[in-house]
Amino acid sequence: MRFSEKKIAIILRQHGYKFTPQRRIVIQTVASSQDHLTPATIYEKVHQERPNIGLVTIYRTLDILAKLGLICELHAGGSCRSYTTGASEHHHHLICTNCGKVVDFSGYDLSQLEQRLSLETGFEIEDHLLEFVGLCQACQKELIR
Amino acid sequence: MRFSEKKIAIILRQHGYKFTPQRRIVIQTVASSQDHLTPATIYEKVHQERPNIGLVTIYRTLDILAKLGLICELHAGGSCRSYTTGASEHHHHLICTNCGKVVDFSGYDLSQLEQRLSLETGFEIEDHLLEFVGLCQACQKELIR
DNA sequence: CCTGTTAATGAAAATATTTTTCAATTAGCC
DNA sequence: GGCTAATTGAAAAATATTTTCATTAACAGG
Repeated sequence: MRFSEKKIAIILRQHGYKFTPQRRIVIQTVASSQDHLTPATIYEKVHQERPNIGLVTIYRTLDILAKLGLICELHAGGSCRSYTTGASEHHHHLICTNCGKVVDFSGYDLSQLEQRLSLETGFEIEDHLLEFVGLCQACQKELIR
Repeated sequence: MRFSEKKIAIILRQHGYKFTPQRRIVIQTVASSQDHLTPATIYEKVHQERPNIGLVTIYRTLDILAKLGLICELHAGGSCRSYTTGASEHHHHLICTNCGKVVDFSGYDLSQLEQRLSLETGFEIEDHLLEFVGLCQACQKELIR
């Protein structure tokens, strides 16, 4: 389930952050895109609607939103700092290498592996990163032509 | 199994690359560290032994080595461009968030999940990224104190 | 609704990171 | 050993990110 704007405002305030128009538009921009976006791309998009918004604000906002889990940071697709919309349940991502489209998936449980690794290595595991990359259906068709 | 220096030289040449002293020392540096290293750190280390080596060469070398799979690029641990030594079998990584130590693990098969995702989404999956992060045993002890 | 406090913003500058360019050098084939 | 194409290092250029600081705005409390 995606976060509603109200929920986002509440979470921000709960953590001592304000819900500013700048933050609102950054979230909207990330949420309304099918693809993962870099700070520069987000800036461009946001800039069209609000020409006086600064790139620094984009960076700062993305950091906060990512820390709170309101947006997700992706790694596997080219750029190493790109974001996609967040969701309240735990999930993973499937990313198209051609168009950048991001598909969420859930229902895959890594806790058993986590436990095995903990036992074998003595690590206290805090988090994981699981992403798949490939070609989405549309891009497969497009590239065959 | 780690790549021997001979094997590395062969693989490089097979792909039309030369096995230069610079490339050798970069590989050695990455391979001899327990942790994952950023280009800047690799440069520093390499620089101590060969003061006239350029940072550009580090970047270029890392790109080639990563492309050939002779070193692995990591994502989950802080810096988004850091490298650890490669191995000939497919494997994944477990990274300590405190000291940066990298532990390889294998024997975990994602192909079933891959198949499920392919069916569900129509994606043609090319690759995946799976990393765990946490605290290694040593750092757990250190941080309790 | 107004006000005070505190966080957030935007602009500029500083820093860090990565890539490009190009002349000089070197690995590896004959 | 010599040739040729790839590689190197240095400098500069291009990008990307962070810091600083004065100004502005959110929002809690009255």
